[in-house]
Amino acid sequence: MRLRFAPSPTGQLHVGNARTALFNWLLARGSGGTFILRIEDTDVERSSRESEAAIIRDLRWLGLDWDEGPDASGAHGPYRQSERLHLYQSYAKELLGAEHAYYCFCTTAQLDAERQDAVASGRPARYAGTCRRLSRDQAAARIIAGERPAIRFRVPQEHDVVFADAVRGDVRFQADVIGDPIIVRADGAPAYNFAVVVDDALMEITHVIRGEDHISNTPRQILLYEALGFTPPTFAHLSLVMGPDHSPLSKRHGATSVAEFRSKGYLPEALVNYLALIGWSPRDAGGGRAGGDDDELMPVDELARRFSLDRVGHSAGVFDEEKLAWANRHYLKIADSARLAELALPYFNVAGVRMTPDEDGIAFLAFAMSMARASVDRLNQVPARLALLFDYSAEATLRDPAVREEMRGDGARAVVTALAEELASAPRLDRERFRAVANQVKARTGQKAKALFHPIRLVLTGRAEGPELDLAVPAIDRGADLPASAGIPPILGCRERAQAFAEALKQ
RNA sequence: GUCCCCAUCGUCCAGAGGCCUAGGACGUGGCCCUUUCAAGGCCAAAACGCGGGUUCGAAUCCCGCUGGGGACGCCA
Repeated sequence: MRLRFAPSPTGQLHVGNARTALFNWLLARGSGGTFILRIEDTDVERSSRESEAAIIRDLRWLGLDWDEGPDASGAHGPYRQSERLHLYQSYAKELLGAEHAYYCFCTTAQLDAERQDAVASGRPARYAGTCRRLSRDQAAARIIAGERPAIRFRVPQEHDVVFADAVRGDVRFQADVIGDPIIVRADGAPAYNFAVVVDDALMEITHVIRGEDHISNTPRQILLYEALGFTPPTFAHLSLVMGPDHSPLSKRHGATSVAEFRSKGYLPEALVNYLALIGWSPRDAGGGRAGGDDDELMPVDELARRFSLDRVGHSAGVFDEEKLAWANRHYLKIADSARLAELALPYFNVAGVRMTPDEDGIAFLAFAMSMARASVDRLNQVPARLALLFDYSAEATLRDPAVREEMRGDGARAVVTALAEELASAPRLDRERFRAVANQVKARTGQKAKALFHPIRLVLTGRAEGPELDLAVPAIDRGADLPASAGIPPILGCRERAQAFAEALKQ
């Protein structure tokens, strides 16, 4: 099997396109086939190298690698349409010679008027065929006279076109609603319908998985394959991804590009897993009547192993960021800590916590990550969850009316005092030592459960809520001992925090 | 307007004539756990668009309607 993803480099990689790329990749990888990246940049106006680079970066980020492509070489290159112009030219000439194509001199204004007319009178809005009957001589004369014609494909009117879509089954079009498409523009550039056919044929693509918006292009393309003497590939049209209001997913629904989801702090494996679930489900999803085994979350290699086109659904899917977040939480929990620490770095800087950690610094962050990874949806929430490390002020905490109220109680005050005293002579805390200290405070004050731990939380973290103290306390004290060279902002230790809090409380 | 595609809980899916009192997941609500917020565990509410057929029997097949989406570019 040879499959391809063929984006036009005219902007960011949209999640809908990413899903199309993913389905192609999944089928290629799951079948031991070949995955090809081809850049469709025949529209010089809109295409840019920046977009191409961005798309390549995003595909790589998602982990969708290709065997042949503009940067990878391969036996069927080049893989950029702008570098294949000579091929289109030669096939266009062939079509012209065989009378399968003809020159069209119609102007855009003329075409627009005809189209409006057709719609107004209830006829199909397709090319009227004005230049179809022009003789070679007539055409040649007009070209010599300086006119710049486009080239149109002569759609045979005899037969209907039927193709077996791998996800939908037979799709039938009446030939007489298919207008003659432009295959080469007046400026000599090939048009989409022509370039894809030439490329897919020459690159020996066996399966074309693409969006449903291409379904009505398919009959013209099949006719072009036939006129060129090529065998059409198997087509599979995917339904589109919609926004919550069932309109096409767009910026007004929020994030739509892969780059945006990355910068919000989603993990690539989460996006990939979630995207695979829109319009596809693993064979025993839901466990049928047996119920139970939740097997929607799976690593990408398993996705590839289990993917098949006959499990792809027919109806459009709504992009649900809540479910994406759920997948992300899952992958956050099982991801490697050091990797997470590295990935979280940019978010700290955005949050105003400047840091340039060295190896020790990363190791520390990885350790601290344990108190964020299980309680956060996205990486961009990590700094807030870890703010208690870098941002501590007993005075600020005590300015909170609710805290003042809590500290009016004798029990809470006793806990604060006892904690400060216990800590005054204690070494840095790890989990066990913290528990021992907590027990001491409990013994000395008689406070327990919430009445014991909540004041401790206030004192040590400066906050009424946050990660488990078992996790937060060791992280704070480990951070307090970090040398400046670690590149982590200074962290006030538990001992110092308790001292400061007790002092501040006396005021 | 013409052509094409689609139609099960709010959302994503399972369901390929009797296994359906329609199953799972996300989300939502409740309860439990608990050292706070989360997380986690358990429970619950929640759907076959409508109308005709076919059949002993239809979510499943056929037709129509309605609804949604797509295409009709010298964009891809």
